[in-house]
Amino acid sequence: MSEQPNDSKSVTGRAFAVLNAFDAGHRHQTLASLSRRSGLPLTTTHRLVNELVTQGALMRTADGSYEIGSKIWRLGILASLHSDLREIALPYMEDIYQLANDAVQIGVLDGIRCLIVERIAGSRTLEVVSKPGARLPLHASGVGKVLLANGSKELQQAALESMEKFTGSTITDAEVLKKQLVAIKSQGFAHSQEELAIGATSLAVPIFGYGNKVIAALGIVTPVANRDIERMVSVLKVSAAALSRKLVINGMGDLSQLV
Amino acid sequence: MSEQPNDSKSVTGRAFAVLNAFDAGHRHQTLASLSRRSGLPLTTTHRLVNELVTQGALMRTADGSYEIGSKIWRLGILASLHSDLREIALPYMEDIYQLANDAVQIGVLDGIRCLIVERIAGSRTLEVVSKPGARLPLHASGVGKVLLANGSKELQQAALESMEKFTGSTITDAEVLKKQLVAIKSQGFAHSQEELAIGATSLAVPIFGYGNKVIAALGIVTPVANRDIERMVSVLKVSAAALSRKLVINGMGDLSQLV
DNA sequence: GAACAGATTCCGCTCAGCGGAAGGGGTGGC
DNA sequence: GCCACCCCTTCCGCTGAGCGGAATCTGTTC
Repeated sequence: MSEQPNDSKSVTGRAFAVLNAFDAGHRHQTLASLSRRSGLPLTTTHRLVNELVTQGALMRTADGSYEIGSKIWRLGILASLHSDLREIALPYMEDIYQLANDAVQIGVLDGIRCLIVERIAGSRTLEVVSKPGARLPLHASGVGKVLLANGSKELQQAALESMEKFTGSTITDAEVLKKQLVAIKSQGFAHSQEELAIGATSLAVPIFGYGNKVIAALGIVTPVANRDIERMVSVLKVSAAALSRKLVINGMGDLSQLV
Repeated sequence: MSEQPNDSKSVTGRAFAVLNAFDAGHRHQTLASLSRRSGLPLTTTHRLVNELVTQGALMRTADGSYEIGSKIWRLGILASLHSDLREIALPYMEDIYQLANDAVQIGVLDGIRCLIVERIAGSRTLEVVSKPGARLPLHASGVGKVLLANGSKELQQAALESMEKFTGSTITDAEVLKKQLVAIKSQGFAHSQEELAIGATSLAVPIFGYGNKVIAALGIVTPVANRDIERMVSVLKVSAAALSRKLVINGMGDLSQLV
């Protein structure tokens, strides 16, 4: 889904083609790189970039390359994903962190990925790949599995067809995963052991919205060595129940259009 | 500074005029409202908004109004303010939160305001005004005072000329504030007692970058009733020292161009 | 010092963007 | 019921903002 090269004829389309050239792996880029990645002629890119800089959407760094400007950041935090979901979830995530001292994350479904909306971590937590904005694979992460297990038949179909292998433990056999998904749905939590990154275990539980529909997943990432999975699952479940209630009360029981 | 109505003739200028019509107090807007606030003709706004929606920059909600879309959010978290400063500061803020259980915030100078870059809060902390993206007045907040006390003569000049009154305790006498600023600079921390909001005390300390220049302020917001200010200041100072070092090591010793 | 890659300036062509006008749809007033 | 009001949407002919190839400049590499 999506990810077409954006052949839009409109100026805004081109401007966003330039902005879209930025991602987590390409936060700083030269003019030429932006031109290449956006597919726009160099001159056109040059003009657009200059305009975006005057608008504050881009910034030119000391070394002459460009990065996303603070204007975009300031606009971005007005998005519901951040301003509503994050603001409501953060206190609950904080409570979990107090007990676990492990990275805590919350994610929603985005295509066939799990979009990490927020994550908190202290100085003693594992170095985790999944910063906010990251899009984790559904089959290899705790939060992803929760969303997948509670997702539609079509979603499962699509996800099971593209199971990339990340570590030796990553599940790539569709049948094995299907069995797991059934268990996850009935037990109410998912467990992923070094399936995305070596040394990291992740646990996750569903967040419910209107009509008990699963709208998000709440999880922690802990060292593999971790002692009591049982206890952590309980903590997650309690927090998830409270958060689910709070979201519904605040009219956020349907996040599906947010992404 | 800034905040001119953006009379730009360019399409990108107009597009951003529309986006700029959004702020913390106007997160959901109708087409007509966007037209009014951006100063663009209704028809033009209509066309631009449609284009922005197809780009994912805006979203249309169920009730027909518009809000910032997740595309902008995803781009925004790539900005250095978030991705670099926040990512580095968060673990230290988390540590402080563990000890204090009060809202913890970090801010940088933005014009004659203190831009809150990140804030964490649990379910038991005070309801605080200052979410990320908020721009607090320099004279009435802990973090603001720290930045002001360590700021240039011109900054102090400008800030002292516009001291809005928020509560009965807000300092509006320039001479009184000047004395405080001197004390703040020598003692290394600022204290604001119900000067911005009733019931809230805020404490803040400076974060140092290259050449011991103050580049940010780290603070907590705690109930006025709070017992040991002394201890909290110590905790803040220790964390601030560690964070300062870490920022310099990571090449973030100069944040001045980030905003 | 030649070759290359990136950044910038210039400029004439043209089509995307413009916005007034007109019309549709919903709500409240009396 | 009818009018008044406000918001949204569609239509369409004019025009200048945007376009991008070519040329130039700058810095780096071999």
